[in-house]
Amino acid sequence: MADERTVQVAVPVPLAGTFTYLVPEGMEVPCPGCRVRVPFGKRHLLGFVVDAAPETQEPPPEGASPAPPPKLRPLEAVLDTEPLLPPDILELTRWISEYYQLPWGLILRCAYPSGLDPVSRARFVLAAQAGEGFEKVRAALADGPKALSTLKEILGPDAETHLHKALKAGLVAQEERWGAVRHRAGHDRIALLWGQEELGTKAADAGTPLFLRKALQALLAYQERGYPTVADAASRAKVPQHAFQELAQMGAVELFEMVPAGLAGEPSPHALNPGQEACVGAVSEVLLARRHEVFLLFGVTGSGKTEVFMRLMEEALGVGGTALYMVPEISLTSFLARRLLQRFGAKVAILHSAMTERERVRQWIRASRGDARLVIGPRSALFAPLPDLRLVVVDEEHDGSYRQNEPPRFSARDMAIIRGRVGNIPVLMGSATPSVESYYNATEGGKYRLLTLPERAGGAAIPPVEVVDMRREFEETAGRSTLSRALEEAVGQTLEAGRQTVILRNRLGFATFVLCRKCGRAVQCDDCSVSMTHHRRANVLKCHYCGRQKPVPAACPSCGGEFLQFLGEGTERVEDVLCEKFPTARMERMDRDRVKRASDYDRIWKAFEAGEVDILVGTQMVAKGHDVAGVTLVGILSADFLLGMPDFRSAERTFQLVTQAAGRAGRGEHAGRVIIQSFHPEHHAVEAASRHDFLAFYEKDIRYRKLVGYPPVQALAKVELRHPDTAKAEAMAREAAGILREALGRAGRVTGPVDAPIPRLEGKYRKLVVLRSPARNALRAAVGALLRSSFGKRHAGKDLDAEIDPGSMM
DNA sequence: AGCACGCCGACT
DNA sequence: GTCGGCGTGCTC
Repeated sequence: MADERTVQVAVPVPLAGTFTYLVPEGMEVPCPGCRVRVPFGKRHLLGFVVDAAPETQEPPPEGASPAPPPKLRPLEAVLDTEPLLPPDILELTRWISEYYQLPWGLILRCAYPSGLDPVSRARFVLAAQAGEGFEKVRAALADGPKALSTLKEILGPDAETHLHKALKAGLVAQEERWGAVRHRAGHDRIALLWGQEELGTKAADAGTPLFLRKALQALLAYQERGYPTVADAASRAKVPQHAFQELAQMGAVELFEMVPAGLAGEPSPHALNPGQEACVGAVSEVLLARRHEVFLLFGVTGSGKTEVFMRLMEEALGVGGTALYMVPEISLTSFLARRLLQRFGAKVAILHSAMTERERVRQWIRASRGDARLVIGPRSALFAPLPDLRLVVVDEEHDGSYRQNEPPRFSARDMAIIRGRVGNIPVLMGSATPSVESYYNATEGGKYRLLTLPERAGGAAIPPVEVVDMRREFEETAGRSTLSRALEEAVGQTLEAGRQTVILRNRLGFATFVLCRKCGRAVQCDDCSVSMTHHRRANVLKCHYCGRQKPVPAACPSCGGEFLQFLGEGTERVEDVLCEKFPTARMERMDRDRVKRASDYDRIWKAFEAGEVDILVGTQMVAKGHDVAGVTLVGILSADFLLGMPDFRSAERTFQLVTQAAGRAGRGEHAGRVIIQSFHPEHHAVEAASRHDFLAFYEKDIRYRKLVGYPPVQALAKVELRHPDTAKAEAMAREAAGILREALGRAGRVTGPVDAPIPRLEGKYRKLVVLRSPARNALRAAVGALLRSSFGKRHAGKDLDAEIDPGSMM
């Protein structure tokens, strides 16, 4: 069809379709998967050569004269001689872009580490001597061309504005240059090759230079704490970083960026139980036959799912292929990471949450070259460029973190299935609390095959769960409601027995608001229709949606009333109550305020594991965390805070959270106990969770979803319109709804516009239009029509946001 | 999304 | 009289 000397290019702009470019004379035609630099309007963009346009392009309008062919512009440069992305990743990204009606070029940008892209090193030069003004700019450039960053130092924060004007006036010109990203050193990690004894001897030996002794002592202090970075260890030992290079030369340590190359794997340790055997067998058959099929492995915590995954991954590697293991999140020091390293050795690449860009690039290259045959990682691992992929595993399939919450929004769990389909390989998802969607698809939906692991392999007993009815508690104790009597007593007993307690509380359910006693209004964020929460330590009000902070006002901003009251339980207040009751207990808090970096997270768990903390109070983080043997009590304050949310998945989330948290108790040799505080103890999510009964929960929930027409029975799409003026937002939403109604026709239903549950965010009013249909294709087509309409083109990417399969209706 | 063009109000 | 607000349109 097209000329030999043209290519299709996907560019990272919020526009559907691809763009055609000319390949200039003398330039070799780049293959699909190669990056190219292209002129785009007044800009220069990095795009990908793709083989064909996606099917989202508009069919030529009937009757109307066909649009004249656009004037083609030439490519500026080709960045790759070999395709950066292999065909299957290209195909996967094309699927994603079609599935969610998102521009291909934006998805491609998520598919590889940005550290691989060249970085602009443009410099500014004096182009003309004549002219008036811009004295500072002239002076700064008098002695030669300078980079933007240098000029910012000289000219201050206004540098960009000044330069822009000078550029327009023709006084200065820009010298385009591109270079590789530079990476900082010091991020290498240290693995100990010597034993403790040898290290100790050498560290004490007076013949060892002092700075090396200090370095060795610092390493001894780390013990088994994973692999410290050179920078970290050096600052701790107060020695220069090269000390560790010397130690490496002595053979005491190995420095590596990710996985020590010398690490050998170990074969599977023990025999599988019959249940595991059956699961492995079923998937293995499909794997060897090179077929695509989706499996859902349903098994309670401790039933041995991980072992099933590892056996199958070994099998994929055994036939010369590679495997992808997706997890919600992973830290390098986690139990799972250690287990995988031990089993697979240097064949594994772990894309963990605390990676530097340099490590990311390196692991990506290791995977693409086939040096790493197994990639384990979170959402972004979906695009790992593994050659001859034979198996995809999605662990904790129900976990919300598989969803990318900022645009381009997609579910990495769902797209993992697409990756399996593209590669014609099995996809194995696993969970102890499957999502209602997946369980439906694995049963009456008929899309997946259900595998079940019934027993808890280790034999540990499932802890009994007690539910405290907080309404009665409130009545009987006259309003004293943070900590129920039953939970307080249990904490006391646990402390006395020398065991540990985990308390789960939620920020949303336990926030402190500042309330005016005159008009009854809570102090709200100026930009969002959300009450600000009071952080007592810092004595400021914070908006948890946009991050705005302001001091506690002296008077009510709405009515001027001077009597302000602090209401709510407060995150920090939970701790105060516990401190008051148990003054000798050692307490630690784990939430977003305390955990800024991955190392904070590791540090707190380490202390908890070491028994240095008696009571750990925290958010979801503690529910998902490690298993700590000393924990015998788990308390959940307000288990059902989610149930108040206007979202069809809130029951599911409640069930998952409670079940997960309950699973933290009694993982050691001592029996555990779980206490749930609830205002709705009769709700099926709370009730079923207290009995560890997923099936009971599922039956109720699927019945409700069928009744109301929610996923998985019907597909949903959510279209959001935003504008600072509420009437404008409403008008835009009406127009969008009209276009959607016409496009969807009788294939489904369009509701709205309605106000979003949080009607104003970051200064903009939000209106929602919701589409539902038994056929997701119909929704896609309707959303596509909206985006291609002149209305859609005007607003897409700015104040219009369309989401197929939304994660929540908020 | 960026970027430019074009058309109306309130300032030097 | 200009500066600058944002509505509209375009990007191979």
